[in-house]
Amino acid sequence: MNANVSHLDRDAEATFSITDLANEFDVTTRAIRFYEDQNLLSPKRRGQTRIYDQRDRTRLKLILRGKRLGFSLAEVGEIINMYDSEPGEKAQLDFFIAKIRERCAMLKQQREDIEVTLAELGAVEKRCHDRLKELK
Amino acid sequence: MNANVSHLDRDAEATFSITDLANEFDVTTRAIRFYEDQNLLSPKRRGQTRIYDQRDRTRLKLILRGKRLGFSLAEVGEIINMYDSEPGEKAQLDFFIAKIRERCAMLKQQREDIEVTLAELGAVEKRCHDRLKELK
DNA sequence: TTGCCCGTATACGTTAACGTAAACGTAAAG
DNA sequence: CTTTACGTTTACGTTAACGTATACGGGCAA
Repeated sequence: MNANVSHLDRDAEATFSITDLANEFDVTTRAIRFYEDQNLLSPKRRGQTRIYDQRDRTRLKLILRGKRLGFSLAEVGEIINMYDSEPGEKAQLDFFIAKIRERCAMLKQQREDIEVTLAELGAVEKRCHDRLKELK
Repeated sequence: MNANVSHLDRDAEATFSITDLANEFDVTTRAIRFYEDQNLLSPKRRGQTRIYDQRDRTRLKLILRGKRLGFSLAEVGEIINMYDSEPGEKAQLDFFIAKIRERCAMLKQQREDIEVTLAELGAVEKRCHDRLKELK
């Protein structure tokens, strides 16, 4: 259990060790530290030791999702930094929106690729089943 | 135009040079040759020169689609080899079907990741627009 | 014939994303 | 008190997917 959890904001300030996160998300501690090197994470420290909170945990989850989508860590950084940055000026906002649309276009292309591939693999699987029936 | 195209199977036997394909799919010839090194392509040869046909062209298209989905070339190889291989024995077929299901599961996970990310990016874009209206 | 463009092969260089090893501190357990 | 477990930093190693450089050959337009 966690000492720094009041009855008011229970679990809101839950913290995690590096191995906690490594186990939960099935990655190595080396990888997590590497993401920090790349400025994708910036946990608090108690002395030398890294202390991760909910926000860090969420960012890690986003990083891994980005990786599953085939994005580089640099791209992942771009994306998740969109989530919590608040650009002030108009020009910046416009640029930002353009960036977002670009990403969305890529994702939609990917989604289409997935549909096609799923259909094709489905067809191949069917052929396999047909073949199996022939054999029996 | 192509010399070796009869009126019966027009374009069915169309061939392409390496730069043809490079231009069409916007990749370098180096990349295409590299895919051949990895046994993902195996064009005919006229002397030294590589001659690509429709099947090669299709395979290249599949390779690039796989890459867009974030698969490694090794994984891409596994996938596209499913399309034209005809496994004979039952054990092989079972293994094959298992492989296919595994791939499909990954793709469905990816599709879900995409939906979530699209939704989140959509929300961020909306926030940007709201912010823009405030500024005006 | 000379340059240029396309093709070839060989080979070394590069970047990303970690893996792995070494060397050390600390704290609980036997 | 020493082993075990977990944490740290530093640093070199590794794999994938090409990029880039070099050197060569063939065809063809000026």
